[in-house]
Amino acid sequence: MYTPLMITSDTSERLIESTRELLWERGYVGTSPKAIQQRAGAGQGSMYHHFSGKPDLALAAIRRTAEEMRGKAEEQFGGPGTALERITAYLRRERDVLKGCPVGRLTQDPDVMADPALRAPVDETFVWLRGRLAEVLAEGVARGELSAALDPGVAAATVVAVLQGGYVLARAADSTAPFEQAVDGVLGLLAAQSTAS
Amino acid sequence: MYTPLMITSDTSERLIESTRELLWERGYVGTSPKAIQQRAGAGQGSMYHHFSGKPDLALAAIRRTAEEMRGKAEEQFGGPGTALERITAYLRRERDVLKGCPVGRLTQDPDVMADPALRAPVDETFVWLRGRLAEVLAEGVARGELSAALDPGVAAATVVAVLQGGYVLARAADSTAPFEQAVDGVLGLLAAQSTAS
DNA sequence: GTCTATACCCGGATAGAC
DNA sequence: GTCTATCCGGGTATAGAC
Repeated sequence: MYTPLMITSDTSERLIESTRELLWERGYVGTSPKAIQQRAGAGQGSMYHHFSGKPDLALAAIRRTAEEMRGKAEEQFGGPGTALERITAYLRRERDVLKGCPVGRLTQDPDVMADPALRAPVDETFVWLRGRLAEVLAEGVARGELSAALDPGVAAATVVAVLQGGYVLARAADSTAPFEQAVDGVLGLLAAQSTAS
Repeated sequence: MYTPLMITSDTSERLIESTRELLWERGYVGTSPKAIQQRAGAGQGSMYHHFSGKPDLALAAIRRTAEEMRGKAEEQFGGPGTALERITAYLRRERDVLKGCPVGRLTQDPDVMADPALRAPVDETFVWLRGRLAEVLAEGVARGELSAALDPGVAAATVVAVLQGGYVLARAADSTAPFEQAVDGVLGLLAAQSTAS
Protein backbone atom coordinates (compact mmCIF):
# COMPACT_ATOMS: atom_id res chain seq x y z
CA MET A 1 0.00 0.00 0.00
CA TYR A 2 1.11 3.47 -0.87
CA THR A 3 2.12 5.73 1.99
CA PRO A 4 2.55 9.41 1.29
CA LEU A 5 5.90 10.79 2.26
CA MET A 6 4.50 13.98 3.64
CA ILE A 7 2.26 13.25 6.59
CA THR A 8 -0.09 16.08 7.35
CA SER A 9 -2.88 16.13 9.88
CA ASP A 10 -6.45 15.83 8.71
CA THR A 11 -7.14 19.40 9.64
CA SER A 12 -4.10 20.69 7.82
CA GLU A 13 -5.17 18.62 4.85
CA ARG A 14 -8.67 20.06 4.79
CA LEU A 15 -7.29 23.58 5.09
CA ILE A 16 -5.08 23.07 2.07
CA GLU A 17 -7.90 21.61 0.01
CA SER A 18 -10.26 24.43 0.95
CA THR A 19 -7.62 26.95 -0.01
CA ARG A 20 -7.09 25.25 -3.36
CA GLU A 21 -10.79 25.45 -4.13
CA LEU A 22 -11.12 29.06 -3.07
CA LEU A 23 -8.02 30.18 -4.94
CA TRP A 24 -9.52 28.62 -8.03
CA GLU A 25 -12.94 30.15 -7.55
CA ARG A 26 -12.08 33.56 -6.16
CA GLY A 27 -8.33 34.11 -6.47
CA TYR A 28 -5.92 35.12 -3.75
CA VAL A 29 -7.23 38.62 -3.09
CA GLY A 30 -10.80 37.34 -2.99
CA THR A 31 -10.06 34.56 -0.53
CA SER A 32 -10.14 35.30 3.21
CA PRO A 33 -8.79 33.18 6.05
CA LYS A 34 -12.27 33.09 7.50
CA ALA A 35 -13.72 31.63 4.31
CA ILE A 36 -10.99 29.00 4.24
CA GLN A 37 -11.65 28.02 7.83
CA GLN A 38 -15.39 27.77 7.33
CA ARG A 39 -15.06 25.59 4.25
CA ALA A 40 -12.55 23.37 6.01
CA GLY A 41 -14.61 23.16 9.16
CA ALA A 42 -11.67 24.42 11.19
CA GLY A 43 -11.36 27.23 13.71
CA GLN A 44 -9.15 30.30 13.69
CA GLY A 45 -6.62 28.94 16.14
CA SER A 46 -6.41 25.71 14.24
CA MET A 47 -5.45 27.43 11.04
CA TYR A 48 -2.83 29.63 12.65
CA HIS A 49 -1.41 26.62 14.46
CA HIS A 50 -0.72 24.76 11.21
CA PHE A 51 0.17 27.71 9.02
CA SER A 52 1.79 31.04 9.70
CA GLY A 53 -0.88 32.92 7.78
CA LYS A 54 -2.63 33.33 4.46
CA PRO A 55 0.51 33.42 2.28
CA ASP A 56 1.90 30.26 3.88
CA LEU A 57 -1.32 28.37 3.32
CA ALA A 58 -1.60 29.68 -0.22
CA LEU A 59 1.91 28.46 -0.94
CA ALA A 60 1.03 24.92 0.12
CA ALA A 61 -2.14 25.07 -1.97
CA ILE A 62 -0.48 26.48 -5.08
CA ARG A 63 2.36 23.94 -4.93
CA ARG A 64 -0.07 21.08 -4.78
CA THR A 65 -2.22 22.42 -7.59
CA ALA A 66 0.82 22.95 -9.79
CA GLU A 67 2.03 19.43 -9.12
CA GLU A 68 -1.38 17.98 -9.92
CA MET A 69 -1.51 19.91 -13.17
CA ARG A 70 1.85 18.57 -14.30
CA GLY A 71 0.84 15.04 -13.40
CA LYS A 72 -2.38 15.19 -15.40
CA ALA A 73 -0.63 16.67 -18.42
CA GLU A 74 2.02 13.98 -18.34
CA GLU A 75 -0.70 11.34 -18.58
CA GLN A 76 -1.35 12.50 -22.13
CA PHE A 77 2.17 13.54 -23.10
CA GLY A 78 3.65 10.23 -22.03
CA GLY A 79 0.83 8.19 -23.54
CA PRO A 80 0.75 6.26 -26.80
CA GLY A 81 0.32 7.68 -30.27
CA THR A 82 1.87 10.20 -32.58
CA ALA A 83 2.85 13.65 -31.38
CA LEU A 84 -0.32 15.11 -32.82
CA GLU A 85 -2.45 12.41 -31.23
CA ARG A 86 -0.95 13.05 -27.81
CA ILE A 87 -1.41 16.80 -28.14
CA THR A 88 -4.98 16.26 -29.28
CA ALA A 89 -5.59 14.05 -26.27
CA TYR A 90 -4.15 16.73 -24.02
CA LEU A 91 -6.18 19.60 -25.47
CA ARG A 92 -9.41 17.61 -25.66
CA ARG A 93 -9.27 15.83 -22.36
CA GLU A 94 -12.09 16.47 -19.93
CA ARG A 95 -11.76 19.83 -18.21
CA ASP A 96 -13.75 22.24 -16.10
CA VAL A 97 -13.50 24.76 -18.91
CA LEU A 98 -15.78 27.35 -17.34
CA LYS A 99 -13.82 27.31 -14.11
CA GLY A 100 -10.66 28.17 -15.96
CA CYS A 101 -7.12 27.06 -15.23
CA PRO A 102 -6.32 26.99 -11.50
CA VAL A 103 -2.71 27.95 -12.19
CA GLY A 104 -3.26 30.38 -15.03
CA ARG A 105 -5.76 32.42 -13.08
CA LEU A 106 -3.09 33.19 -10.48
CA THR A 107 -1.20 35.26 -13.04
CA GLN A 108 -3.99 37.83 -12.68
CA ASP A 109 -3.49 38.11 -8.95
CA PRO A 110 -1.19 41.04 -8.23
CA ASP A 111 -0.44 39.86 -4.68
CA VAL A 112 0.62 36.44 -5.95
CA MET A 113 2.83 37.87 -8.69
CA ALA A 114 4.39 40.30 -6.20
CA ASP A 115 5.50 37.52 -3.84
CA PRO A 116 8.45 35.56 -5.29
CA ALA A 117 7.61 32.48 -3.24
CA LEU A 118 4.03 32.33 -4.50
CA ARG A 119 5.00 33.26 -8.01
CA ALA A 120 7.68 30.62 -8.46
CA PRO A 121 5.42 27.56 -8.76
CA VAL A 122 3.26 29.39 -11.30
CA ASP A 123 6.25 30.32 -13.40
CA GLU A 124 7.74 26.83 -13.17
CA THR A 125 4.52 25.18 -14.20
CA PHE A 126 4.33 27.02 -17.48
CA VAL A 127 8.04 26.65 -18.15
CA TRP A 128 7.66 22.91 -17.66
CA LEU A 129 4.50 22.72 -19.76
CA ARG A 130 5.99 24.57 -22.71
CA GLY A 131 9.16 22.54 -22.49
CA ARG A 132 7.36 19.23 -22.33
CA LEU A 133 5.12 20.11 -25.25
CA ALA A 134 8.17 21.20 -27.22
CA GLU A 135 9.69 17.77 -26.58
CA VAL A 136 6.60 16.02 -27.85
CA LEU A 137 6.55 18.19 -30.97
CA ALA A 138 10.28 17.65 -31.52
CA GLU A 139 9.69 13.92 -31.35
CA GLY A 140 7.03 14.29 -34.01
CA VAL A 141 9.46 16.14 -36.25
CA ALA A 142 12.25 13.65 -35.58
CA ARG A 143 9.96 10.73 -36.44
CA GLY A 144 8.93 12.43 -39.65
CA GLU A 145 5.33 12.85 -38.50
CA LEU A 146 5.52 16.63 -38.62
CA SER A 147 7.10 19.06 -41.05
CA ALA A 148 10.70 19.97 -40.27
CA ALA A 149 9.63 23.56 -40.83
CA LEU A 150 7.86 23.49 -37.49
CA ASP A 151 9.75 25.14 -34.61
CA PRO A 152 8.85 22.99 -31.58
CA GLY A 153 9.50 25.66 -28.96
CA VAL A 154 7.45 28.28 -30.76
CA ALA A 155 4.61 25.91 -31.57
CA ALA A 156 4.56 24.73 -27.95
CA ALA A 157 4.04 28.29 -26.76
CA THR A 158 1.19 28.64 -29.23
CA VAL A 159 -0.52 25.47 -28.02
CA VAL A 160 -0.31 26.46 -24.36
CA ALA A 161 -1.53 29.95 -25.19
CA VAL A 162 -4.54 28.58 -27.06
CA LEU A 163 -5.44 26.56 -23.99
CA GLN A 164 -5.10 29.47 -21.58
CA GLY A 165 -6.80 31.89 -23.93
CA GLY A 166 -9.55 29.38 -24.62
CA TYR A 167 -10.43 29.47 -20.93
CA VAL A 168 -10.67 33.25 -21.08
CA LEU A 169 -13.01 33.15 -24.08
CA ALA A 170 -15.16 30.46 -22.49
CA ARG A 171 -15.56 32.41 -19.28
CA ALA A 172 -16.38 35.61 -21.15
CA ALA A 173 -19.04 33.81 -23.18
CA ASP A 174 -20.20 31.61 -20.31
CA SER A 175 -19.97 28.78 -22.81
CA THR A 176 -17.44 26.13 -23.67
CA ALA A 177 -18.00 26.71 -27.41
CA PRO A 178 -15.24 29.27 -28.04
CA PHE A 179 -12.78 27.11 -26.11
CA GLU A 180 -13.58 24.17 -28.33
CA GLN A 181 -13.33 26.30 -31.45
CA ALA A 182 -9.94 27.65 -30.45
CA VAL A 183 -8.69 24.12 -29.79
CA ASP A 184 -10.14 22.80 -33.05
CA GLY A 185 -8.49 25.65 -34.88
CA VAL A 186 -4.99 25.07 -33.62
CA LEU A 187 -5.29 21.31 -34.10
CA GLY A 188 -6.39 21.89 -37.67
CA LEU A 189 -3.44 24.15 -38.31
CA LEU A 190 -1.06 21.61 -36.79
CA ALA A 191 -2.60 18.80 -38.83
CA ALA A 192 -1.67 20.78 -41.94
CA GLN A 193 1.95 20.40 -40.80
CA SER A 194 1.52 16.66 -40.74
CA THR A 195 3.53 14.74 -43.29
CA ALA A 196 1.18 11.75 -43.10
CA SER A 197 -0.92 13.21 -45.94
CA MET B 1 -12.80 70.94 -33.20
CA TYR B 2 -14.13 67.71 -31.84
CA THR B 3 -16.65 67.89 -29.03
CA PRO B 4 -17.50 64.73 -27.16
CA LEU B 5 -21.15 63.91 -27.01
CA MET B 6 -21.06 62.83 -23.44
CA ILE B 7 -20.13 65.73 -21.20
CA THR B 8 -18.83 64.60 -17.85
CA SER B 9 -17.34 66.75 -15.13
CA ASP B 10 -13.60 66.75 -14.62
CA THR B 11 -13.97 64.96 -11.35
CA SER B 12 -16.22 62.30 -12.79
CA GLU B 13 -13.72 61.90 -15.61
CA ARG B 14 -10.78 61.41 -13.26
CA LEU B 15 -12.76 58.90 -11.22
CA ILE B 16 -13.48 56.82 -14.29
CA GLU B 17 -9.87 56.90 -15.44
CA SER B 18 -8.59 55.94 -11.98
CA THR B 19 -11.03 53.06 -11.91
CA ARG B 20 -9.89 51.90 -15.34
CA GLU B 21 -6.29 51.84 -14.19
CA LEU B 22 -7.03 50.05 -10.96
CA LEU B 23 -9.28 47.46 -12.57
CA TRP B 24 -6.44 46.71 -14.94
CA GLU B 25 -3.79 46.52 -12.24
CA ARG B 26 -5.71 44.88 -9.41
CA GLY B 27 -9.06 43.67 -10.71
CA TYR B 28 -12.50 44.41 -9.31
CA VAL B 29 -12.17 42.60 -5.99
CA GLY B 30 -8.77 44.17 -5.39
CA THR B 31 -9.94 47.71 -6.07
CA SER B 32 -11.49 49.73 -3.24
CA PRO B 33 -13.47 52.96 -3.48
CA LYS B 34 -10.88 54.59 -1.26
CA ALA B 35 -8.06 53.68 -3.64
CA ILE B 36 -10.04 55.05 -6.56
CA GLN B 37 -10.70 58.33 -4.76
CA GLN B 38 -7.08 58.78 -3.75
CA ARG B 39 -5.78 58.17 -7.25
CA ALA B 40 -8.36 60.54 -8.69
CA GLY B 41 -7.72 63.18 -6.06
CA ALA B 42 -11.40 63.16 -5.15
CA GLY B 43 -13.18 62.84 -1.82
CA GLN B 44 -15.70 60.28 -0.65
CA GLY B 45 -18.70 62.52 -1.10
CA SER B 46 -17.56 63.50 -4.54
CA MET B 47 -17.45 59.91 -5.70
CA TYR B 48 -20.85 59.04 -4.27
CA HIS B 49 -22.30 62.18 -5.79
CA HIS B 50 -21.29 61.17 -9.33
CA PHE B 51 -21.76 57.42 -9.01
CA SER B 52 -24.08 55.27 -6.97
CA GLY B 53 -21.26 53.04 -5.79
CA LYS B 54 -18.44 50.79 -6.82
CA PRO B 55 -20.40 48.71 -9.34
CA ASP B 56 -21.75 51.80 -11.09
CA LEU B 57 -18.27 53.29 -11.42
CA ALA B 58 -16.84 49.99 -12.58
CA LEU B 59 -19.52 49.77 -15.26
CA ALA B 60 -18.53 53.16 -16.67
CA ALA B 61 -14.87 52.15 -16.58
CA ILE B 62 -15.38 48.75 -18.19
CA ARG B 63 -17.56 50.19 -20.97
CA ARG B 64 -14.95 52.73 -21.85
CA THR B 65 -12.12 50.20 -21.81
CA ALA B 66 -14.10 47.82 -23.99
CA GLU B 67 -14.87 50.59 -26.47
CA GLU B 68 -11.22 51.62 -26.59
CA MET B 69 -10.15 48.05 -27.23
CA ARG B 70 -12.51 47.68 -30.17
CA GLY B 71 -11.36 50.97 -31.61
CA LYS B 72 -7.70 50.02 -31.47
CA ALA B 73 -8.33 46.61 -33.00
CA GLU B 74 -10.32 48.12 -35.83
CA GLU B 75 -7.31 50.28 -36.72
CA GLN B 76 -5.52 47.14 -37.85
CA PHE B 77 -8.50 45.15 -39.12
CA GLY B 78 -9.69 47.98 -41.31
CA GLY B 79 -6.21 48.87 -42.52
CA PRO B 80 -4.53 48.03 -45.81
CA GLY B 81 -3.00 44.72 -46.81
CA THR B 82 -3.92 41.09 -47.09
CA ALA B 83 -5.86 39.30 -44.40
CA LEU B 84 -2.67 37.81 -43.03
CA GLU B 85 -0.92 41.16 -43.04
CA ARG B 86 -3.73 42.79 -41.11
CA ILE B 87 -3.83 39.99 -38.56
CA THR B 88 -0.07 40.19 -38.22
CA ALA B 89 -0.32 43.94 -37.65
CA TYR B 90 -2.95 43.32 -35.01
CA LEU B 91 -1.04 40.64 -33.13
CA ARG B 92 2.29 42.46 -33.33
CA ARG B 93 1.16 45.97 -32.58
CA GLU B 94 2.66 47.63 -29.52
CA ARG B 95 1.10 46.38 -26.31
CA ASP B 96 1.66 46.45 -22.58
CA VAL B 97 2.11 42.69 -22.68
CA LEU B 98 3.12 42.30 -19.04
CA LYS B 99 0.09 44.23 -17.86
CA GLY B 100 -2.18 41.81 -19.68
CA CYS B 101 -5.48 42.50 -21.38
CA PRO B 102 -7.67 44.97 -19.45
CA VAL B 103 -10.82 43.22 -20.65
CA GLY B 104 -9.60 39.63 -20.52
CA ARG B 105 -8.47 39.95 -16.92
CA LEU B 106 -12.02 40.72 -15.87
CA THR B 107 -13.07 37.18 -16.78
CA GLN B 108 -11.13 36.07 -13.70
CA ASP B 109 -13.10 38.35 -11.41
CA PRO B 110 -15.97 36.38 -9.87
CA ASP B 111 -17.84 39.52 -8.82
CA VAL B 112 -17.72 40.90 -12.36
CA MET B 113 -18.88 37.63 -13.91
CA ALA B 114 -21.68 37.36 -11.35
CA ASP B 115 -23.13 40.76 -12.25
CA PRO B 116 -24.89 40.67 -15.65
CA ALA B 117 -24.43 44.40 -16.18
CA LEU B 118 -20.67 44.24 -15.62
CA ARG B 119 -20.32 41.03 -17.50
CA ALA B 120 -22.12 42.14 -20.66
CA PRO B 121 -19.44 44.48 -22.04
CA VAL B 122 -16.80 41.81 -21.49
CA ASP B 123 -18.82 39.21 -23.33
CA GLU B 124 -19.68 41.60 -26.16
CA THR B 125 -16.08 42.61 -26.64
CA PHE B 126 -14.92 39.08 -27.32
CA VAL B 127 -17.94 38.26 -29.44
CA TRP B 128 -17.17 41.31 -31.55
CA LEU B 129 -13.46 40.54 -31.72
CA ARG B 130 -13.96 36.95 -32.85
CA GLY B 131 -16.57 38.01 -35.35
CA ARG B 132 -14.46 40.78 -36.80
CA LEU B 133 -11.42 38.53 -37.11
CA ALA B 134 -13.58 35.90 -38.79
CA GLU B 135 -14.63 38.51 -41.34
CA VAL B 136 -11.04 39.40 -42.09
CA LEU B 137 -10.14 35.74 -42.50
CA ALA B 138 -13.20 35.11 -44.67
CA GLU B 139 -12.10 37.98 -46.92
CA GLY B 140 -8.71 36.34 -47.21
CA VAL B 141 -10.32 33.09 -48.29
CA ALA B 142 -12.70 34.84 -50.70
CA ARG B 143 -9.80 36.70 -52.30
CA GLY B 144 -7.87 33.50 -52.71
CA GLU B 145 -5.15 34.57 -50.27
CA LEU B 146 -5.92 31.78 -47.85
CA SER B 147 -6.80 28.13 -48.31
CA ALA B 148 -10.50 27.41 -48.63
CA ALA B 149 -9.92 24.65 -46.09
CA LEU B 150 -9.63 27.28 -43.39
CA ASP B 151 -12.74 27.77 -41.24
CA PRO B 152 -12.78 31.52 -40.51
CA GLY B 153 -14.83 31.31 -37.32
CA VAL B 154 -12.72 28.56 -35.84
CA ALA B 155 -9.42 30.17 -36.81
CA ALA B 156 -10.61 33.49 -35.38
CA ALA B 157 -11.21 31.87 -32.00
CA THR B 158 -7.72 30.41 -32.15
CA VAL B 159 -6.12 33.76 -32.92
CA VAL B 160 -7.92 35.54 -30.08
CA ALA B 161 -7.08 32.70 -27.71
CA VAL B 162 -3.39 32.91 -28.61
CA LEU B 163 -3.45 36.58 -27.75
CA GLN B 164 -5.21 36.11 -24.42
CA GLY B 165 -3.14 33.08 -23.52
CA GLY B 166 0.03 34.85 -24.58
CA TYR B 167 -0.65 37.45 -21.91
CA VAL B 168 -1.00 34.70 -19.32
CA LEU B 169 2.31 33.11 -20.31
CA ALA B 170 4.08 36.47 -20.32
CA ARG B 171 2.85 37.36 -16.87
CA ALA B 172 3.79 33.95 -15.50
CA ALA B 173 7.30 34.28 -16.93
CA ASP B 174 7.57 38.00 -16.20
CA SER B 175 8.83 38.26 -19.76
CA THR B 176 7.33 39.13 -23.10
CA ALA B 177 9.22 36.27 -24.78
CA PRO B 178 6.55 33.53 -24.52
CA PHE B 179 3.92 35.98 -25.77
CA GLU B 180 6.01 36.68 -28.83
CA GLN B 181 6.66 32.98 -29.39
CA ALA B 182 2.98 32.15 -29.19
CA VAL B 183 2.18 34.90 -31.70
CA ASP B 184 5.00 33.85 -34.03
CA GLY B 185 3.75 30.28 -33.84
CA VAL B 186 0.19 30.98 -34.86
CA LEU B 187 1.27 33.37 -37.61
CA GLY B 188 3.59 30.70 -38.97
CA LEU B 189 0.80 28.15 -38.97
CA LEU B 190 -1.53 30.59 -40.73
CA ALA B 191 1.14 31.45 -43.28
CA ALA B 192 1.20 27.77 -44.20
CA GLN B 193 -2.45 28.20 -45.21
CA SER B 194 -1.47 30.97 -47.56
CA THR B 195 -1.95 30.25 -51.24
CA ALA B 196 0.58 32.92 -52.24
CA SER B 197 3.35 30.34 -52.17
C1' DG C 1 -4.05 21.20 18.72
C1' DT C 2 -8.07 23.77 19.20
C1' DC C 3 -11.05 27.32 21.23
C1' DT C 4 -12.59 32.04 22.39
C1' DA C 5 -11.57 36.82 23.02
C1' DT C 6 -9.68 40.78 21.47
C1' DA C 7 -7.54 44.16 18.45
C1' DC C 8 -7.08 47.13 14.63
C1' DC C 9 -7.55 48.65 10.22
C1' DC C 10 -10.09 48.55 5.80
C1' DG C 11 -14.20 48.10 2.63
C1' DG C 12 -18.28 50.09 1.36
C1' DA C 13 -21.61 53.14 2.16
C1' DT C 14 -24.94 56.86 4.39
C1' DA C 15 -25.95 61.52 6.59
C1' DG C 16 -25.88 66.00 6.82
C1' DA C 17 -23.12 70.38 6.91
C1' DC C 18 -21.19 73.70 3.80
C1' DG D 1 -20.62 69.40 -5.81
C1' DT D 2 -17.67 68.53 -2.12
C1' DC D 3 -16.44 67.83 2.74
C1' DT D 4 -16.34 65.52 7.24
C1' DA D 5 -18.41 62.44 10.45
C1' DT D 6 -20.17 58.17 11.35
C1' DC D 7 -21.58 53.34 10.78
C1' DC D 8 -21.23 48.33 10.46
C1' DG D 9 -19.18 44.38 9.06
C1' DG D 10 -15.15 41.82 7.44
C1' DG D 11 -10.02 40.86 6.81
C1' DT D 12 -6.07 39.38 9.16
C1' DA D 13 -3.92 38.44 12.93
C1' DT D 14 -2.33 37.87 18.17
C1' DA D 15 -3.10 36.26 23.10
C1' DG D 16 -4.03 33.19 26.21
C1' DA D 17 -7.19 29.59 28.14
C1' DC D 18 -8.22 24.75 27.74
